[in-house]
Amino acid sequence: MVDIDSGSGSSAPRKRADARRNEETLLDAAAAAFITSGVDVPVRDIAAKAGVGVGTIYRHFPTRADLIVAVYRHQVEACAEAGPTLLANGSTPHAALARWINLFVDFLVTKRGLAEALQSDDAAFETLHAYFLSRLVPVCARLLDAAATAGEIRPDMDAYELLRGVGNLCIGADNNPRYDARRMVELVIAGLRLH
Amino acid sequence: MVDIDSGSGSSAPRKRADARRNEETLLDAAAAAFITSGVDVPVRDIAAKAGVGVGTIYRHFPTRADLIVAVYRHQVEACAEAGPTLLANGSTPHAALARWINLFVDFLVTKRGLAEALQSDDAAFETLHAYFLSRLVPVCARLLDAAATAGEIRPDMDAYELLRGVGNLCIGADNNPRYDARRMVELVIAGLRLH
DNA sequence: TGGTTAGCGGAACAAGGCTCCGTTTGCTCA
DNA sequence: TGAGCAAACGGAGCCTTGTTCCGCTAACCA
Repeated sequence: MVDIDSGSGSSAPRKRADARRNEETLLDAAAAAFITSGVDVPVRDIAAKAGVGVGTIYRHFPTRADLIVAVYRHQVEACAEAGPTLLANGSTPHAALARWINLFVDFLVTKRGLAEALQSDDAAFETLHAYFLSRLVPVCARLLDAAATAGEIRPDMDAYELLRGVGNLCIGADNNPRYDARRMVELVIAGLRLH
Repeated sequence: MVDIDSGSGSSAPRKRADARRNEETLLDAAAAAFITSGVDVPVRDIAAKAGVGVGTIYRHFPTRADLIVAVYRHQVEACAEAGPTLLANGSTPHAALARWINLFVDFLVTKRGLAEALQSDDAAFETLHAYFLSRLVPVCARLLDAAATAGEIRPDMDAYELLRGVGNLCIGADNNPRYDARRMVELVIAGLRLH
């Protein structure tokens, strides 16, 4: 909410009022559309729901990835910030890692189509990749490092690879009663463990 | 190869010679196109490569899944048949399971886009799902069962879920040097183990 | 060899992404 | 305050890709 561009600083010359209003409206419409139809809902649908033309969407969010990032930014930030907290408060580093991964999984499986988009190699999702990785890989790396240092897990696990694998496991996790991504992810976490 | 419809029996009234020829040509063209452009290469491209009209493709293979199944049938059969063999010849059931899963992974990661298609919930891939599952789930179940009976792995793993998870892990495994599906799958197999 | 019809090709339609440009409207400054 | 200007808007329209449909061609059979 709030403060899309109040020009906290620098050169950006503060957008026109209607532009700011539209951006807000679009975010709301997109968030709603993502819930009902998944993150690859047709652009036209979002535009219609927001009561704007498609051109307006492309002006504010050049790629679908930009729109997705804008919609989910807060939740991703929250997830990223939870990492250090869990590490500080939790019992063992391995438990903190497990809990953090669960947060990530819960986030992904409740967003229709997001896990798919995250793994897509379509150039349009470049930004999405970049944002998620830049925000989450360092957090995951720190958790892995702590657990490895404590001797709880094998020391050779790469954070990028783990996140990517976990993301993959979340694909199709909604709408399929016979497949539980959480259970598979638990298996991976268990497999990390030294014994 | 060969013997697309030599009418080994029953009612089907033996297709015309040109139809059989075209089916053969299409399979070759599709196999080649899948390699160079992945399994979601445009239908027009396959038609052009085969020198036929798009209508001809749809007549022989109503959905893309039918074409994919036809192209990879032999390899899937081989994988399915390897299961019992590994179980009979291998050292322990867990080792046989691990080796069989590796076969499956090797198959998937060398087919651009196949793992994605396999998890897609698009109705057009229904047949693909059905075929892979009907062929591989029983094999996997038998391997799991043997390993569980031997007390090597937890007894509550579902074959469908495991295959689905492994399939998911293979998504995007080509073309990404930082992600190794085999390593992630090994983690899962390790996680299955009792200790 | 001629009639029947399976099978063929590709035009045409639908759906969705993305661009481009004529029009509208918020903002600034005299 | 209102005239001028550029930012922003809307949506027609183009492109790609999937899918259908139908007039034509040529295998097959008697």
